[in-house]
Amino acid sequence: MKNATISDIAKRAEVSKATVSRVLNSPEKVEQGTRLKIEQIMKELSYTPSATARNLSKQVSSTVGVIVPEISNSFFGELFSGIEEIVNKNDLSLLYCSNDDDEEKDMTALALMDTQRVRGVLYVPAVNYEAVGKRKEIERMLAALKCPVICIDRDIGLPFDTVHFDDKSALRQTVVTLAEKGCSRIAIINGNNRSNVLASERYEGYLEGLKEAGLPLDTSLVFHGEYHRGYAYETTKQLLKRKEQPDAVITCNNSLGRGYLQAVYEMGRQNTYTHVSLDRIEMLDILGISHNYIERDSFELGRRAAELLVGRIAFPERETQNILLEAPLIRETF
Amino acid sequence: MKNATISDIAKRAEVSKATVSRVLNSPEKVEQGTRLKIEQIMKELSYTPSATARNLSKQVSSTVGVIVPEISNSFFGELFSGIEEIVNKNDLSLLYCSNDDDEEKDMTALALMDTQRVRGVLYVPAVNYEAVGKRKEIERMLAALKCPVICIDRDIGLPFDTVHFDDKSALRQTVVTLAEKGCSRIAIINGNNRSNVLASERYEGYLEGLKEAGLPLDTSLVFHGEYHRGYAYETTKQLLKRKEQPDAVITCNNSLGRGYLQAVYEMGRQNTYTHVSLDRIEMLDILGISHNYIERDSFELGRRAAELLVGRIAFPERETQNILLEAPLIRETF
DNA sequence: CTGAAAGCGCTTACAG
DNA sequence: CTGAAAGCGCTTACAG
Repeated sequence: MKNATISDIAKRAEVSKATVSRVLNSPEKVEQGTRLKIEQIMKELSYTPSATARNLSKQVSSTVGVIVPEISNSFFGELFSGIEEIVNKNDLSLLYCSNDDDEEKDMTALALMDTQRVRGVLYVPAVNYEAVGKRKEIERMLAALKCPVICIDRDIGLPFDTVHFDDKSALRQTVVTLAEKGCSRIAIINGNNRSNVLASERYEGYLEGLKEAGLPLDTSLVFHGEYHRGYAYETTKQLLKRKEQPDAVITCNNSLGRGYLQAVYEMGRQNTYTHVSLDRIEMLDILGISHNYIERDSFELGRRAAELLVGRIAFPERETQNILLEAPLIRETF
Repeated sequence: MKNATISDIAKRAEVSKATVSRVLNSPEKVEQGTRLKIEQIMKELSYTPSATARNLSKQVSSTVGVIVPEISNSFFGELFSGIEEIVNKNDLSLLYCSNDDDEEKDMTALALMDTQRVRGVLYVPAVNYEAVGKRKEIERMLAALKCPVICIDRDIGLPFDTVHFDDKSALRQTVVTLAEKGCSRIAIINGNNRSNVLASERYEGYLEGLKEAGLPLDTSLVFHGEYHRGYAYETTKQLLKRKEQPDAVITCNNSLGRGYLQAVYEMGRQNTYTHVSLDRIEMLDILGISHNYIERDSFELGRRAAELLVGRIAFPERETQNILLEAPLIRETF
């Protein structure tokens, strides 16, 4: 059995389709008697208007696209939840697409958003761009999109509204605070600072912190690899064997933090260094293990991004907004 | 600037809209020369067909709806990832909606799916149904949906294809194994077995296990509360003070597992009971803390559900499938 | 307050 | 292989 249409209702109610449409869109313009009658019939036939038809006719969509690297990572899961909260409040729905931090999939995702004619897109760009050619292609696709785009979490220099955390300040602040508390050899385990914007931002903050604290840069304490657990695990194990020991270690994302912990616990060396992780690690709290972390509210990141989009939809001509969210350092062990 | 339409292309190429449409849908029916010319023009105008218009015209949608309780819970995040994998392979896109395990939101979500005319829905029903009236209403809405529905993770007795884990067997197996290894006083911390299907399934498994092992039911070891961390935390703290101690504790979801751990670690009593949690707790592995758990592959759950939907779309008349996934007990400490 | 008509961007028998 | 025309389910000026 097929869905009832506006024509079915019109026929049954002995009115025109226009009138039925009006009770949907501007009921105050319809005489009460006919309105009631039409509503009654709608109920009987359990009529619901087709969003597809409405969108085509009105030439706007009621859905918003979201592109994130991977939803099974809790950081993005929470980001997504924050987005949903605001999007639902504004009677929009959510089309989801992941990009796996891969530029090819990013392009596929963008193509989908285009063909779906979404109202706007909330976009966490893939950041493992090695090939500049693809990046250019992505920029072209973004420009071709006829809807507002909000760029989230990673600043890849696009001319859109943006929201991200101020990781650079957070890293700087962390280094300065560690130094104040007596650390002088501060190691950093980070992603690839050449191909990954996030990693280079964080590294810059680290450098600024050293300078501010009057500490020299010791490149033997700087580790740029992949944002994977295994990289931090191996690095930390090496570090533990060194002659010249650091006194503090900063891990620059949640996978690296886990790898670090895995290594120090495995070696029974959990109290060797002062450790600061980027993002809280909830399970440590649960186990009653104190730790230090840079706190980033990913729900809030999502909410702010979605609000930015809603604002942009309402005021297409307003100036580009760039929101920087604070990421405070939480100290529990030093 | 607006998107180019099929008419724009047709005009420029001096052919009819039908021909342009053909190069999109059945290019082999178009003479090579005209096809090439049209494709060229499409590129020049960076034309992409509107999914909205196409869906309306073809009377089918290319998007699939997903309703899950909350994406920020990693269990559902992983489930969702599994779904996405299959859905993308089949050239479908994903409309996301959460229900917060709340029946009101469940209805909102279903209404959205209806109005969006999705191709099918992957549905994890909210399970905190106190009011039977609402449940009936939800069943009515599901029946009214003109598309296939796959019911995931919770068997609420709906006449659809289903996939879930065999928690009942897993619990039975767990109790039997614990008994074999010498435990005789096995506590269970569970959700509300009256209002929550999952909780009652798990409790049944527990009861079966006791029977099979020849152990008596001691109701002072049975805890039915909320699936929240705080409930397990409080319960465990009480338990630790008791005179008559259990020798094993089973926690029936990941929040409860965390609450249990929080309590035993806080009291420094982490080795008091043999603990089995439902679902692996990754952080424990990382910290090198052995634990026992019932393993459920939530990615696989998502994949299977999506495959079921794809199959149902292809063969609408095939018999209802009910898939039960195994959830093996992994023992590390006993 | 209501209806006839055109239009949104596509697809698809039908005829040639 | 191609085009004219009708149709998908709505909305919206326009006229009354």
